[in-house]
Order: sequence, then structure tokens, then C-alpha cells
Amino acid sequence: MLRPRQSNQDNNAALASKPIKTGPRVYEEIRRMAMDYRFKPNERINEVALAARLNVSRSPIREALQRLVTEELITFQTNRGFFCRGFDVDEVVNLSDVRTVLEERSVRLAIQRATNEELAALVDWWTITMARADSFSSTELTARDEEFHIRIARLSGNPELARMLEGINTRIHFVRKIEVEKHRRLSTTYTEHSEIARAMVSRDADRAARLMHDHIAISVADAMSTVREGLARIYIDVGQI
Amino acid sequence: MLRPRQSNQDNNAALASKPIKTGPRVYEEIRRMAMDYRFKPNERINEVALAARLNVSRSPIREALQRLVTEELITFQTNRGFFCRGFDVDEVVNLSDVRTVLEERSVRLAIQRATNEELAALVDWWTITMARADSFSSTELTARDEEFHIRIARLSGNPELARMLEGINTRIHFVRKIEVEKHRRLSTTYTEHSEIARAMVSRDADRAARLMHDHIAISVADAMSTVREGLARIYIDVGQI
DNA sequence: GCCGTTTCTATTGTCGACAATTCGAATTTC
DNA sequence: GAAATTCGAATTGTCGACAATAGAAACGGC
Repeated sequence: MLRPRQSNQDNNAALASKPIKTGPRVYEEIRRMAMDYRFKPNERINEVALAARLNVSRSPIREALQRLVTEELITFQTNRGFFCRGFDVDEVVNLSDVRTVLEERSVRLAIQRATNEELAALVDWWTITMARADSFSSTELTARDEEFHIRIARLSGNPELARMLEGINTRIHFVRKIEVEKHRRLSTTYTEHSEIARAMVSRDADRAARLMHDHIAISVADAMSTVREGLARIYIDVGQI
Repeated sequence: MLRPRQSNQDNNAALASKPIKTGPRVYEEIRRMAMDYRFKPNERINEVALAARLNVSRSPIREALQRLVTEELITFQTNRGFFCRGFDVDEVVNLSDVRTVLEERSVRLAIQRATNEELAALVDWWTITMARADSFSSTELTARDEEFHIRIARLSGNPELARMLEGINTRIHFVRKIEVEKHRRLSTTYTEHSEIARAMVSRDADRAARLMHDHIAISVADAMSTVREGLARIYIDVGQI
């Protein structure tokens, strides 16, 4: 009889009948955990425990972790193992600074290269999103916020630029989510996004870039308090094992 | 008797007595190979062959490769394995575009935050390097070129910015080396670096940023021919197995 | 009671084995 | 002759085993 490569009747319940390769699955799962700080900052990550938790051996775990190391979501020390990344204000501020210049370049290129249809589609999509905003959970809202920026990055026609922004996004995902939940309504973000999109439609690069700059600066302004809030959540929510 | 974890009398000769951990060593080694296109573009990388070549098992090989995947030096497809990254003009151009905005930000921040001593040290170091230029091999020359930019990035006081620039540097290392060898004298690069450094000392941010911008633009200008030259080298030099 | 050793335990690093998949070549079919 | 098929060899995915290392605990000297 063949060895069951992946016990499809997994953990506790059945979203079975999903023939997802375990390699990628494990990677995605750990990545998600790291993004959401399911590991405490600087916590040492026990490979065997994690392997048991995900019903696999240590090999795929280690490969996924190594990959996350270069994504800066995980830290690694030889002979000591893997650790969760830290969580501090400086990092958020520094990332935001980089993000600012990349996003500015992003809008400028998008304005230069995107078609009228593409830009119109961006506006439409965001308008619809705004209209439905109340029906979205914080998680969904955060995802839409991130998607707005990613769409622009894609329109820039520079995949490398887009990839780097995505990398930054995954690293600041947690604080961004906190921000969304803190304000909840997000109305300022909404109007700011709309303004940016409209500036893009009218091909006003300078204005769009400036709006984008300010848009990011605002959230950096109270990064301190956001991080504080984030730390509280990390160490208070023990809802998940 | 203990199992010899690593046959220290390696491949063919003896740089033995080096108790370097095999994990990091393997990673560095493969990384170097990828940077220099010792693998042909888009070539499939055979794990067992590579493992045999480096005298280790497949586990450390795979971990290193996974790590290089997020560095964009290696590509990966489930069930099909690892591949060398491609080698085309678009990528170089796109990376250079990103690099430009990051380097501009880098000088600006460095001018803002670096001390007089630090900037003076930069000028001095580059002056000395220029003086010794003739005694350097192309490889050493390339390294100095890269180091100049990295030093500025460090002076920016933003480690994230520096890290991203380093990432870009490793990806364009090959073409940069070609450029260095193509011009050999490098005199323009030399004077350009000097000018940038001097502008930094006089805290002229706009000028420094503009110089940096042009400095990079120049090499992008004939990226096409450089890449062509690079392709030739990759497929002609069969010096290494 | 505190600091430096020593011993023991938990965890990581690497390996070889084997199943699952893919690749390539030979073969057949149209 | 070209395209599809089949089958065998090569390669990848994952596992469990065990040595080497680090970390904790017990011990002893002061």
C-alpha cells in the first residue's frame, strides 16, 4: 500500500478533498503566522512542535522557514534555530520611509504607462469598495487597502518595484491592520485613495505623488502608538494556542 | 567512532583546518555561483549533482536554494525543482529604475544624518581606492564600486534601505562586473563617485541626488549591449565544469 | 548564598531511504 | 512524417534516524 503522503483528514475538521501540495501549503501557513505575529516577537520557534502542529516532518518546515528568513519575517542563527522577527517602531518607520519613495515612483510610472481604461478601472473598483466598506471585516478592509497600493504598483509596469512593495506590505501588514481597526471607519484613507486615483486619471503626476507621500506620512505619524497597541494585542490575545 | 560530519579533506585540495559550519558555507557558495551565473540562465539545477559537488547531502542544498528563491537569484517550481534565474535586459532596467530612487533617497538621508567625520572618511577611502585602482583586478574593482554605494546606504541610517540596495546589488552584480571589465579604466565612474562624495561633504543634497541619478542612468543607457556581452560570456566560458 | 563545573536533556544539523512525480525515449497510431 | 501513448529512468518531496550542539539543571567549592 502507498504511504499516505498527507493525511487529508487533517487537524480537526474537514476542508478535505483539497489536494494542495504540502510544501507550498506549509510555507503559506507559516508565512501567515509570521505576518500576524502568531509567534511572539523574538520568540524561538521550535521546529518539532511546529512540524507536529502542521502534521509534517521537519524538512518542509525548515525549508519554509529558510525562505521566510530572506523575507525578513523570520530570523535565523546557526545552531540556535529560527526566531520570530522583532517588533519595534524603528523598523516600521524605516520601512515606511522606503515605502514612500517606492510608492511615489510607482504612481508616477503608472501615470506614465497605464491606459485610460486601466486607470478608470482602478477608480471604479475603489468606488465600489468604498460603497461596500461597512460590510467588510477589518481583515477584509485591510486587504482592500493593501490591494489598492498593489494595483498601482502593477500598473507601474515594473514587476521588481511591485515585488519590493509587496515585500514591505507583508512586513507592515500587522501594524496596518491595527491602524484599520483603530480608526475602523477609515474615512480618511478612503478619500485619500479616491483623490490619488482621480489625480492619476487626470495624469497629474506631481499631485498624485504628493498625495501618496502625505497618505503614507499620516500613518507613520502615530506609528509609535500603533506599535504600542500592537504589542498589547500580541501579548494579550492568547486565543490561539 | 564519530561520523565525520564533513570530510575536511575536501574536493581536490587542502584549504582544510577550516571549521566553517557547512550550512552557511553551502549557502554562500551557491549564492556566489548564482550571482556569477555559474548556472546557465533558466537552467534546471540538479540537487544531487550539486550536493555531490559540495560534498553534502541534499538537505542543506535545498535549504540554501529555498533561501535564494526569495532573493530572486533562484527560481522554484513544485515537483520540478530549482532553476537559475533568467538573464534579460528588462530585469536589469527595472532593477536599475528602483535602484535609482533608492540611491537618491540614500544620499539624501546620508547627507542629513552622517557626521562630518563619516563623510570625510568616505572621501578619503575613495581617494585612496582611486589611487590604487591600477593594482586591482576587475573583481576587486567591482567590489570597490559596490562598496562605495553600500557605504552611503549605511550612512543613511536606514538599515532597511541598505538591505534592499544590497539585494539589488547582488542581482545586478554580474552586469556590473561586465561593465567594469568593458571600460576597464572606469575613469568616469571614479570621477563621478568623487563628485558625489564631495557634494555630500558640502551637504548639497539636490546636487548629490542628481549626480547619483545620472551616475546610474549612464550604465542603464547601454544595458542592452552589456547584457548581450554578458550572455556571450555565460555561454562561452566553459572554464569551470 | 553565589559563581564556576559538570552532567543531563532538549533541539538543531545532516544524512540516507523510499515514494511520488516528472522527464525523455522508444513505440505506436493516424 | 507528425502527433499521441506508454513505459522506464531520473529527479524531487518527505520522512525518520542519529550525531553535534546548545541550554538547563544539578553539583560542588568558596
